[in-house]
Amino acid sequence: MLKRERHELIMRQINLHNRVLTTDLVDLLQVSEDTIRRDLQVLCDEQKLLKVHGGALSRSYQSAYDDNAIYAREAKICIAKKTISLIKDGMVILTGGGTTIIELVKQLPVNLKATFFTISPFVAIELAKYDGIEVILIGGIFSKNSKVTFGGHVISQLAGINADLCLMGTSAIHPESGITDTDWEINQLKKAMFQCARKVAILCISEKLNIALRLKVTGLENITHLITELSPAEHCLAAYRGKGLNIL
Amino acid sequence: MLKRERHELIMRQINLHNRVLTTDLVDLLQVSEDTIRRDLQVLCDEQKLLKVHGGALSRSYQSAYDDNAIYAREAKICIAKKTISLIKDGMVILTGGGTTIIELVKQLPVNLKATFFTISPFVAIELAKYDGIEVILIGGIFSKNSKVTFGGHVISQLAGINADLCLMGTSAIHPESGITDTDWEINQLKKAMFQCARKVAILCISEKLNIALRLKVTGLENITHLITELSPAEHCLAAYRGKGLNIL
DNA sequence: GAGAATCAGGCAGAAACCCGCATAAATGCG
DNA sequence: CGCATTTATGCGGGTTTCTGCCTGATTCTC
Repeated sequence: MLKRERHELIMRQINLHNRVLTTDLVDLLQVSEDTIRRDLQVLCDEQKLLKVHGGALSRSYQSAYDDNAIYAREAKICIAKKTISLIKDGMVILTGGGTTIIELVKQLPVNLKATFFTISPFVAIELAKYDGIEVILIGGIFSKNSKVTFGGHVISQLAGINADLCLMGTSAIHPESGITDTDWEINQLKKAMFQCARKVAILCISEKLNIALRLKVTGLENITHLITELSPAEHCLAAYRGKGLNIL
Repeated sequence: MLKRERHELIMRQINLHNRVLTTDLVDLLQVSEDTIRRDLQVLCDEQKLLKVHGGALSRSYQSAYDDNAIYAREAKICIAKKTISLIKDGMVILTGGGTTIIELVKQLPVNLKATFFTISPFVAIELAKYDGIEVILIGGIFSKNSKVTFGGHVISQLAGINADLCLMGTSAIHPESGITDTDWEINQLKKAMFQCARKVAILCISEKLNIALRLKVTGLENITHLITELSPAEHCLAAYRGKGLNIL
């Protein structure tokens, strides 16, 4: 078996189960433990997974419990500052949830006059601190995992919204696979949100680049802007620019 | 199971319930008590949680819990405990916002199975920590003053709800004037909420008794229960009992 | 203050890890 | 094709990490 082939299979296991044991891989791929360990080492160096004692974990899985530790806060503030250049007085803006969006809200200019629709109570609370911003919270079933409202009622309300800009975090983006996720309900929700706005900007820290998860939300053709903490000239963003996205 | 995986699961439990017992984790993760204790130790060293005798606490809870800032907190907890006697498994409950309601939510039994509709994002977030509770956040314009959603859209959604119990704080109650308030929009909102439930309980610390404000929300005939921190036998509650309210 | 629960530290076996080395496979070049 | 070079793999042995058990100390509860 080719080394490259093994790597593919390992990544498939990771994306499928979010985790994998070294010993299981030994069994599955019929090579020595050392080989597996070396494979995991290079995949870890390539930021494809997270090596831990006994095996490896999915990189995006890890982000699940960042919410109070404010993971990669510096990067998120950097993203926020870039995003602000897209926001003008008078705009109607639709946002998702997540720590990246929260950081953005905290960085908004104090005098901004705008209307924000959001599915995240946290974002709504943060937005409410600005006098000039009108906040509309879209109601529905409240997801314990994602901390946003979701379900049919949310989607039908979204259908009536016509925003200038949609701002969304994501757990994975890939040049070919586009935006992907692991939760079907949230998936449906994001699809609906992308339909509501003329411009759609994805806010995403660099470690979530070039990752594909199981469920496809949308291809890159429906995204207009990609905002990361990296310089737009950065090599690893070239593939996205090639797809017609504006890179900030 | 990988060590890192265990840490993730422990943090999830913490974020969900704000606290966790060592013995519960032993049961959940199927490892020895020593292992759990060591895990808690490293997570504590990493500032991810707060280790205490017998288990661990959420760090953010701790900071959110310095709320001696919450006025008359003792009284509100007392009110919460009385209110719980009204709540049974399977109920559909509609709540308003305010610190009294938040305290109530924090005191709910962990195994409660119920459906909550609420207009307060803060209440929704707090409710979401209970596995057995389905939370529906009613969407609309988000009021910067009252920190609840309001407006025509909220009221029209309320019209479709038929709850067993409506729990509401209030800023004033009076034997003759009933429930009164100062804000016209919130006024309209509360009127609509009172229409949605078979039973309506007012949660109210004693110092708000016997006060009338400018705008009338409803007379006492639409209220079924009054819950204060005082003993039901207390003299100053007699006038309300005379109006047919159940006093707890 | 007694008894139970919880905790901290040390110990040992097992598992996982890392490193160097030798062999095998692949690659490049004349 | 033959041979040198590079790369990949497996193995052995020493090291580290993890986990459960044990013991004595501490804390909690009644």
